Amino acid sequence: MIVDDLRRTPLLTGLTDGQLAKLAAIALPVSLPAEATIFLQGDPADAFYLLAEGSVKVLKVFRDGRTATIRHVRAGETFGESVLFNEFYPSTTETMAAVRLYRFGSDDFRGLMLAEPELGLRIIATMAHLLVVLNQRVEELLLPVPARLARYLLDLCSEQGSPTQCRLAFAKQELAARLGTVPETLSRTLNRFVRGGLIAVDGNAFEVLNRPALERLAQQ
Amino acid sequence: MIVDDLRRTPLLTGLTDGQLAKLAAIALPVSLPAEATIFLQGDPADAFYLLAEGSVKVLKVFRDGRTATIRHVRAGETFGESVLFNEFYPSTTETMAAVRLYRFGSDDFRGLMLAEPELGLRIIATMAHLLVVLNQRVEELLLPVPARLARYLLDLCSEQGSPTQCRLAFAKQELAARLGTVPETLSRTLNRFVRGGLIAVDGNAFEVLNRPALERLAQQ
DNA sequence: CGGCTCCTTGAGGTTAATCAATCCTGGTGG
DNA sequence: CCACCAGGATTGATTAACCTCAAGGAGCCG
Repeated sequence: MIVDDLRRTPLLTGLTDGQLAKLAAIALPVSLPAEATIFLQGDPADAFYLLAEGSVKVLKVFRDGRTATIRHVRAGETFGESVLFNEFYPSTTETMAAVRLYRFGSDDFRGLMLAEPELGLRIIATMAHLLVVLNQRVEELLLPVPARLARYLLDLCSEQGSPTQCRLAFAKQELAARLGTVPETLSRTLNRFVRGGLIAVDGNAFEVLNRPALERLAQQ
Repeated sequence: MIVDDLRRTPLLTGLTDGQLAKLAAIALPVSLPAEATIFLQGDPADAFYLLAEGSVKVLKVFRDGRTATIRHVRAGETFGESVLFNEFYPSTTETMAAVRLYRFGSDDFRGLMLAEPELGLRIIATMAHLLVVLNQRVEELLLPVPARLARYLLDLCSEQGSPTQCRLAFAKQELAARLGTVPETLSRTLNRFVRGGLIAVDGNAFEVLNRPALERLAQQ
């Protein structure tokens, strides 16, 4: 049921049944397998998406084939919002696992926003949050790799509700791409953290052993 | 006259006199000298700003005092929009010259948006554009310095309406900060461009001599 | 003519990417 | 059960990019 998926979306909580129904009316359900491309950077843009299930990554692909992940999108989040007023997608988006998502045509959505101003506020809230996230990404990229890694680990822990434990949901090479580095450097940096007694690593599970030191490192 | 300033803002063109009047009613005019801090990263946020005259820069300040410019804001643009739904400013903002600006309280503005959905669309358009800009910044920071510089120069030219000529409106060290590097590296890179016959430099004026090569470089 | 500030140049060091093996580990088929 | 394989992960050696520190210029304004 579309409305149920919408109701579960943090961004949309508190909307009335009527509002959700109107949204559902313009939502086009889509299912995709893992490793599929949803859109490419530069594609003409006429829709944004709400991820109902699965996970996708937003990334830049460079001339030489190198890629850098800008952000990971999890169930309940939206992506491609910027196209509400842009002609082209600013980055490529691919599925990481099989996904279910809803596609919202820009024109439909803009029309709905005029009728339901509350919806506009929700989108603005989402975009405001995204602006903060991108701001952080810019800041991060100006820091050395160890600082980026430290930040990521601390964020991951707090996101998973534990002060000291966290688990990576994907391969380390994905993390390297997300940090704007390469697997070799990530491996070495993790190693240094372990030898320094900052963390313990077991496969994709991490434990923070010296939080203050890690936080200091995260500052640069 | 406040309404006149608003009317001159690209973001707001096409709004009715009534809508502009309502906006003007919640706009607080502020004047500041050069080199003034408007807000600091982490400050509690309850307003965003429209720059009517002058120029300001949005930047990150690191622990050790190093700074990196995220973007320059010119007359007619807004900044701090993300606080419409955020508690804190994500970055510091300083004036580069004497400025006139308008401050919009978040609460006032949100109220107005519900009454005038059209306004919400305008803000969304602004934020969508900002998202694209930040996206570009992230992409840029993943490229080497020469590529960043090439991009900047090409953008500057097209922005100033000439295919080959442009002029920097501020000191080269500002440009270095904007490129996420240091003056020494900028100086050397410019030098290399000149020696390679890519551009000619005369003080703060630049001329593109070999556009194709510069464009190739901009790709990385 | 100082004394600014900005810009440039040089030398040296650090960070991180690249290239090339090697090592696991989980899955597969014999 | 075990040999084998493929992908990911690690390690080492090398190279390139860029920052830092330090020392000159060059222009500008009192």
